[in-house]
Amino acid sequence: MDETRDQNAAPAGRPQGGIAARALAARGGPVAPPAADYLAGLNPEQRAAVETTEGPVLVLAGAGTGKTRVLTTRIAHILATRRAFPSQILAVTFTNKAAREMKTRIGHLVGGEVEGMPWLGTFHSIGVKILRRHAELVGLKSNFTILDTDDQIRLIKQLIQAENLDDKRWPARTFANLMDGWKNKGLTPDKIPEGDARAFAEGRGRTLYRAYQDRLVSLNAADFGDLLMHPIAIFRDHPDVLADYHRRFRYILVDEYQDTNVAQYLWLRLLAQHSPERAQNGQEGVNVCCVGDDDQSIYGWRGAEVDNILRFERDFPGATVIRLERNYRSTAHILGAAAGLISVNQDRLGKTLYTDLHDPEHEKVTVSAGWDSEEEARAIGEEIEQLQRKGAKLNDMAILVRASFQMREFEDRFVTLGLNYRVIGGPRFYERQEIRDALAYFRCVCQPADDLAFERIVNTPKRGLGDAAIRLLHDYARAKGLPLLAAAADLVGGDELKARPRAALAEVVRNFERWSGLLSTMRHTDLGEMILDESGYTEMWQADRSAEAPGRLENLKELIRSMDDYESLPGFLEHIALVMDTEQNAETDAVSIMTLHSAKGLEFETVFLPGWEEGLFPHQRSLDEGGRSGLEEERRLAYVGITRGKRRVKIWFVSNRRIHGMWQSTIPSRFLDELPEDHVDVLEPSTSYGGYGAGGMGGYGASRWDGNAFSTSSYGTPGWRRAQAAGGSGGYAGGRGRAIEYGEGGVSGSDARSRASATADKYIARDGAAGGSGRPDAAARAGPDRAGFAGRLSDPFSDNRSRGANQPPRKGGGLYSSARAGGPREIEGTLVAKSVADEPSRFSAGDRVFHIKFGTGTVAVVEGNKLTVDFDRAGQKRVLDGFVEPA
DNA sequence: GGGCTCCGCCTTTTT
DNA sequence: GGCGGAGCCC
Repeated sequence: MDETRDQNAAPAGRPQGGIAARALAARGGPVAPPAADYLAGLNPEQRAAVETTEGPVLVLAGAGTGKTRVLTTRIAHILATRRAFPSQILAVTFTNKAAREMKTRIGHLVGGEVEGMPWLGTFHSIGVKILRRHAELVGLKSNFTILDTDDQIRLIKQLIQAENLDDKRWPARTFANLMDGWKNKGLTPDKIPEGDARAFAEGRGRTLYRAYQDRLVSLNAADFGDLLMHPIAIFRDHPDVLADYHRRFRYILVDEYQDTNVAQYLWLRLLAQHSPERAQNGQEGVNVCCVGDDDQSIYGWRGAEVDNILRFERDFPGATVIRLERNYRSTAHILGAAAGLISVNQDRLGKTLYTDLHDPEHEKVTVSAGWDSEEEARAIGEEIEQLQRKGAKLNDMAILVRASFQMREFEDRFVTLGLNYRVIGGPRFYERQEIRDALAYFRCVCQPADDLAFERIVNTPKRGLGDAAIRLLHDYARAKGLPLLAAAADLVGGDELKARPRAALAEVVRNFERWSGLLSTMRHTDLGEMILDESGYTEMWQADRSAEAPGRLENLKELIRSMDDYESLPGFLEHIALVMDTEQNAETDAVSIMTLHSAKGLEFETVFLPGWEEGLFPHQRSLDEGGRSGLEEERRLAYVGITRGKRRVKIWFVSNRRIHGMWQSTIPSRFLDELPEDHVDVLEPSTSYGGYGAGGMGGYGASRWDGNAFSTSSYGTPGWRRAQAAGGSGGYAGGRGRAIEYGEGGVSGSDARSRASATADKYIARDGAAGGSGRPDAAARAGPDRAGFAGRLSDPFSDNRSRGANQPPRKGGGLYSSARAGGPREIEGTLVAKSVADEPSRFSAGDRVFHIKFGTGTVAVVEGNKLTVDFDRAGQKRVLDGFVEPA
């Protein structure tokens, strides 16, 4: 790399224009005019990133360093200095949200004329655009449909059945994921690794993939992966087409470059790389600018390759690398906490964020403990209300969770409190059943050959077209080589079908013919409404007396309303195939609830980060499947979470969480240990103190969280010490953590049902025993913080009474603590024994055992037929004794 | 052909 | 604990 152009060094200090101006001057182009308004307020690095328009540029932009600002200003700059027309700029983002935001921000900068930026969009939307122009080159027509996941699964299922494979043993969903992985890597059926091909469906993975692609062509359809795969194939096989795009795109910008997968990378490289032909013509390579942050790479599971960012300089020799490290968003404490955490990762380019926001008044990042997820939600709800009373806006607060199931608890709580909230990225509008059904009708009208859509609604609402009739239709269509709707039109003229289904099908055919005929004359919103009414679909939901029906009708109305924003029915369908989200109105003041993934790129004054527990965050599956890199990705996710906060970051963890409807005792996340103490406060619980599951802390070597090292002041608060003490006195060997299942007698899901009655008994008994928890002495020996628990019992607002079956174990009186620690609550101990110990185990503590997945280990605890085993390599796990054998 | 019940799997993240 | 799918019965 050219040293003088490295990072902070060069362009910044030069007279304005820098490399860009020089490059232009060299070409005889106009030199950029003196600093325009839009450049004001940029720091030197940002300005360099904006003004270095020529040649490849990599901007390593840390969290909150003004990345979007740089990108948008850069585009504005290119436009303002007339280096290119809007249509000559390709700007790619990852999400629709980012694309939208960029559009509006450029609009503000250049004065509202971004309508002319036709090539600003997501990888997928731009992929569609390209594919529509050259569809015939890959065997499609330009009006091809884009399959949603639903269609895709149904189609794969048909193929699996056609191969006479057991679709239970080889689930369509699994294959869809597999194929998605291949497409993310840019692999066509003949390119997939032999091992992959063999692993699925008795070695027929490749055959299936091929059959699937063939089927898509015959359906004139493309799936999401194809929106990248097809353009790549077109560029590769048709140099003339590629050359055309090379001429067109003078500037390429890519946002979130760290999240690009191999396919996107290939796509981009084809478009952006300096080609010999261009060099001969004396043209420069395309001016490509990629912006990203390796520390925020959180989509590895989806095929993203951080490697892309790491090898940028190799791919684009002579690249300028600019680091944005000055953070404008967060306080020094927040940055410090985030920096400490992320520094544990080994695979990183390394950036050091700094800020001018130093103020002794600033709060440290807080860590709070709760007893269970319900308490977590309640306490966070209270904190939010407190902040609100002090004048804070709900819009400035967000709760960022690891997994979407965590959202529910907050929603429930906020509904009770009457606290406004909005869920972002939750169950999406266009993925709802009624919306998909309606869209299937519209698709059939616009595209009579859309068999997947037709299948979806042919008997919805019920028309008496059952399996028999549909199978006949399928066979007929296949025999004649016709789409289903056309086949149906044929079939109703004959007598193959019985009278009733024939009449029903005939009506369907007539309807679609009529609707299609109206497509060009009728207003599309009216037509949409008419289709839903005439098909009986609206009526179906009106007749439905279930609780959701009114909501569904409301959604359908909303769908029709939203069509108004589009020119035509096909135009609308195109939009929704790609943009599966609906804009959220920020009008009302509301707390945002979303996953950490969807929070990337956002910022809030106050950020709550609940659920920092091993197994949830870092997520067990990432650890199991991703190993160290999986863990590092989780850590980056934590980093993303912390760096969303501007003033306040509040982390929570609890001792008991319900996962799959079963209560599990949890241990604090290792990430908590990695937060630098100087920037963290461990809080006294604001409500009743939520201790730990007996003995459930640490587990990852010496940890502040298991009483070995809490000597510093921030971790020396009374609450903290108490937590330590409680953890240490749990009476459990080693104080190591593990996941213990509560609820259904602590059994695995499969036989939970058979225990329903035992569970009920147990809880009835436990309610009785709960009174005993109030006895200070008894409770004192049983588990953490009984004072808090006693306090709660006497709290008239406590909802203890209403606990039904499968509630979490109560504090200090948990099933686990009494059984484990041999606490004083005999009643519960007995009940536990009854519900858990159906069969005595063959093993006892100290035995060496072997498990097929976890390897060898030592039995730590035996509870009936369930063992807690310290595996030599896999750590501590709970297993049923049937799954291990003596080692 | 429709509706009911039971079973199994699931819940990481998304264009 | 909740949902979808399959199978059974009417």
